[in-house]
Amino acid sequence: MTKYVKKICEIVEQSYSHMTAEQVFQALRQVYPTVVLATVYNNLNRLCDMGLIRRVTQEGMPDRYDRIQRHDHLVCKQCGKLLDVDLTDLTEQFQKQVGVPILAYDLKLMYICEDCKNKK
Amino acid sequence: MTKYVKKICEIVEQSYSHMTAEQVFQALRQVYPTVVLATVYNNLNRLCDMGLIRRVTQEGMPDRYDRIQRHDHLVCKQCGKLLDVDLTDLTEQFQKQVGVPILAYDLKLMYICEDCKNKK
DNA sequence: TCTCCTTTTTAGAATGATTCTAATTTCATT
DNA sequence: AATGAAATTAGAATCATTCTAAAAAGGAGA
Repeated sequence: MTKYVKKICEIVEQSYSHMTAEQVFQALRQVYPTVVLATVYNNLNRLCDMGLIRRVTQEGMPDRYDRIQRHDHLVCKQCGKLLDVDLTDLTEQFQKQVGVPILAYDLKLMYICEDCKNKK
Repeated sequence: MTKYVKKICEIVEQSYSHMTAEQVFQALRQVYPTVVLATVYNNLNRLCDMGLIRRVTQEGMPDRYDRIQRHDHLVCKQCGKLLDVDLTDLTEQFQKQVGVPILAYDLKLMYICEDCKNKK
């Protein structure tokens, strides 16, 4: 656990904004001005592998990083904006239905956000 | 609806293998040997916009294209292999829980496939 | 059939997020 | 102080995808 790993983990966990690697980099630079983007990528990968943060992959945009605590996402179909939602955990139910051990699941609910609804 | 759009749509719908753009391109070349990759991308995008096929985005690998008929996916956490599963449609339930109109949802169940389990 | 206009296709360059490589630095341990 | 392992760095490389501008194809009317 280097200072970079620790700080990056903090940044991701404390932000509820699903930051991109670039944004994490900018935030980290406030504290460690000499750090380099590759280090951020390295450590984000490391943290994902360790299961301390999770990666959110969405079509047409860079990956985002999110706290690990179980929750699902509302995704605007127009602009891609991401919102957290707390739905009940369905792992058990899914596992029963498919008959193999489910380690986790990734659920995205597509909708049209207020901004996009108004723009139309 | 050009011949390319039509054929690409057919290829994607009839393959249950979640093809990449490159794979669709290879398949299309069997029929139209002079076609170009950019055309495949153009038309895959068009078909997605029209809602005739859907894109499956997964971390660390090129996008795949899938028939539109409602179904969910089992994803191997190790190798990324994709399997179709037919779970009950939960749109209604989710919509009630979040209180906004849900247009669709994207559900991926993470597991470890037999191959990867054995490799360990 | 010829003309005009729109849409599609093409070739190839450009983009951009992410990874890779090899060198350097850091850090813990002896 | 010396060794070795792990982390960081700079910068090049990768690769899926998009973009650009030009060429080709298609379709509707005269």
